[in-house]
Order: sequence, then C-alpha cells, then structure tokens
Amino acid sequence: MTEDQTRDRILDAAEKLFAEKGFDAVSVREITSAAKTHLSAVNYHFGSKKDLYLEVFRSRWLERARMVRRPFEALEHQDGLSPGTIIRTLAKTSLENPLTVEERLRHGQLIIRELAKPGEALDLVFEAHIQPTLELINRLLSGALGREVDPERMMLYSLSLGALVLYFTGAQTAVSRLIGREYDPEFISRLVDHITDFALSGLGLEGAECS
Amino acid sequence: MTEDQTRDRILDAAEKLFAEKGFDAVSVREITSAAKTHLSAVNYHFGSKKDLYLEVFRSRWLERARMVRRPFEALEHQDGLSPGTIIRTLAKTSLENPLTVEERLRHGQLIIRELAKPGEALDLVFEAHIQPTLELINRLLSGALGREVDPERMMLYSLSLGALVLYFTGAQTAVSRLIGREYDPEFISRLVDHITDFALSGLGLEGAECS
DNA sequence: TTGACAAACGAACATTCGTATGATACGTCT
DNA sequence: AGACGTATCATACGAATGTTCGTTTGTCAA
Repeated sequence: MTEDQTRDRILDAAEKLFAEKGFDAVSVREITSAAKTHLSAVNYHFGSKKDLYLEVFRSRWLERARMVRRPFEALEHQDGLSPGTIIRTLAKTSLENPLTVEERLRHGQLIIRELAKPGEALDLVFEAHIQPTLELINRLLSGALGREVDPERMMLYSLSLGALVLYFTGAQTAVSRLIGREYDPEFISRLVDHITDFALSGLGLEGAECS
Repeated sequence: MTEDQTRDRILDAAEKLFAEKGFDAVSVREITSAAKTHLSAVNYHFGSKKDLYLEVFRSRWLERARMVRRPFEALEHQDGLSPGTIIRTLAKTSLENPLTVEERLRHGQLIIRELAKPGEALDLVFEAHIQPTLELINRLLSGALGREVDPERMMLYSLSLGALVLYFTGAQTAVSRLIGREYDPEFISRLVDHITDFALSGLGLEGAECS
C-alpha cells in the first residue's frame, strides 16, 4: 500500500533529479527529501543508490520508451509503407507523443549522459530498447525500399536518425537558446518536419547532390 | 617554471578525468594525484574546483576547438565552393584531424555533458565557438547555394550537422558497440563519408524524396 | 647575506556523503 | 491475543568531500 507509494515517489524524484544533475551530483538525502520520505528509505527499497539509479531505467525509462515507440511498432503490420511514412512516424513518436516537454527532456538527458559514459544502465537500455528499435527501423526501411541495403550503411543511417532525435530532445535547452524558440507545439511540429526532411533525403543517396 | 608545469599537469589530468566521469564524479584529490602534485595545488592555482573546470574549457577545450576548425575557417577566403566541399570539409576537420581518437572522445564527452545540463562552461563555449561556427556555416552555405535561405531553416540544418558530428565523436563508445567496429582510420573515413552524404542530401529539400 | 615573493607542501577544518543499525508502528495471519 | 513480516523513522558511523591555514622551499634582486 503505502509501500508502493513511497517506492514510486522515490523513483519519480530520483528520475527527475538524476536527469537534471546526473548520478553523482544528486545525494540520497536530496532524493528522499524531494520524495517526502526519510533517508533510509532508499536503502530499504532499493538496496543502494546505484541500484535505485538502475531501477529508474528499468521501471521508468524503459517503460516510457516502450509506450512512446508503440505507434512506431504498429507499422510492422502494415503493407506498402513508404520510407517517408516510416521516418515521419518515428520522428513524430519521438517528439510529438503523450509526454510533456519536461518528460521528454528528462528522458533524453538520462540517456545522453549514459551515452557519454556507458555504464550498467546503458546495458539495460541497449538490450531492451535500442537494439530492438534499430532492428525494427532497419527491417521497415529495407522492406519499404524493396531492395537489399548494406547492413553497415543502414546501421549508420539509423544511428544518425537517433542522433537527431536525441539531440533535439535531450539538448533542448541549448537548442532553444541557439535558435531562439521555445519548445511549444508549433516549434515541435517544425522539428518533426525538419528531421523528417533531413533524414529522408539522407536515405539511399551515394553523395550526389540533388537540389 | 615549475609553476606552469604543475598548472598544466593539473589541467591535463582534470580534462581527462572530467571528460571520463563528469564534474561531480571526480574529486580534487583524484586530479592532483593524477597530476603528481598535492591537494592544495588546485585551490592555489585555480581558486576552486569549479574554476578549474571552467579553465579546462577556456584553455584546453576552446584552444583545441580553434585548432580543429582552422581548415574549415580557411574556406571563407575561397570562391566557388560547392555545398559538398563545405560539408565534407566540416566533417573532415571534426573527425579526421590531428587529434588522437582519445582526444576527440574527451572533447566530445565534455561538451555533451554540458549540452545535457547547460552551465557556465557552456556559456563560454557558446560565445567563443558554437555561435561563430554556426554563423560561418550559414554564411558559407548561403554563399554556395547562391540564394536566400530561411534563417531558421538554415539554423536547424546546421544544428543537425552538429548533432551528427557530436554524436559520432562523443558517443563513440556506444557507436562502436552498436555497429561492431573500432574507431580506426578506416572507419573514421567511412564516418566522414556517411556524414557528408547524409547531411548533403538533407540540404535544400522541401521534403520530396529523391532516390 | 639578506629580503621578498611565488610555489610547494602537509595537516587540519567543517561538511556531506552512502550506508548500517536498532527501534517503533501497522497490518495480516494462526 | 499473540506472533510474524513489512514499512517507517531517527540516529550514528566511517569515509570522503572541498577548502583553508601555516610552514617550508626555491629563486631572484638588492
């Protein structure tokens, strides 16, 4: 009862703080204080600070990622998809999803930090989310293109797509500042268009300019 | 004499450790120990740990960034540049430069962390490097295209280019793992080609597929 | 030699850190 | 009722943190 409530409050507060400041910059006291509970609750419910961090990825980050990518996964059962539809759907599910702007920011910040310094948490995310998603992208695009594509080339392409999405979500503070726009629905829609256009035209060309 | 040597050794060790672990995960003792000096040297030479961190960006990161982008800046005085040349030069200076693979990794890690959580260090880098470089890219590409381009569109494009470069350098550990290749000269050359192709074709299109 | 000053150094400061321990309250069973 | 398991809570521990202080060392100029 109250157990799960406390556990959830700790997870919520921890995800927020870990995303904002990073693992080492957050103290257990800070987390338990924000979660309106007591210091020893973290070690009781999670064993250690590090295990709490991993649990944030397990039961918060991955769950959210699963929810977000669902519309994209639904493409698998459709026929006659164009590359444009696939890429736009991916961009939309990443940027125009049920999450709030703040949730998307935290989601991106958490994984960006892990990418800069891979740790155990990234192992979880690789296996449960990144690898399957990359494979799905490759499968869908290969099918839509109707031809064999060099696997490495396809992987580089998918990674680039991921880089764009990640950058425009996790580094949104910097992007906002550089471009002088808030992340309001209008700008987000603009970003989806941009990513779609940018990535779509990067597909299947051998370096020839086409404008 | 020995003063500057100590100062430099501290800066070197600090940059390495800050890049690997992030500001909060590194202790002053760790830095001074790696720099083969004593604990109080940091506060003597830099005032505080935070000031040391800022100095790493001022006199190490920015200096390296200046050195790396020099070949790209040289384009400004040339005529008849094609977009392809501009983008390829940018990709090459970012990935195939005099730096070692490790230096590029640290360079990227440091700035990725700052992008995820903007702080004073990012202010320095924005003003002294990112803003001028973005403006240069926009200037060069506008000139090469020979037509007016929507400023916001151009900014989104340049940011995307930066995202690709940043991702393939700062997250090279994860990229290596996903794609199953080491960052040897051959793969780096492959990356330059990929980024060039990807970004080049993303330029100037309105969403029409062109394959 | 003497004086001065920057640098190097060791020890210590007060905090803060993550974690462990023991006690108390609350609920569900026999 | 009584016993048991779980969650909450207060406290305390040892270790590590950033920073400060006083002293010693080395090096020029007077």
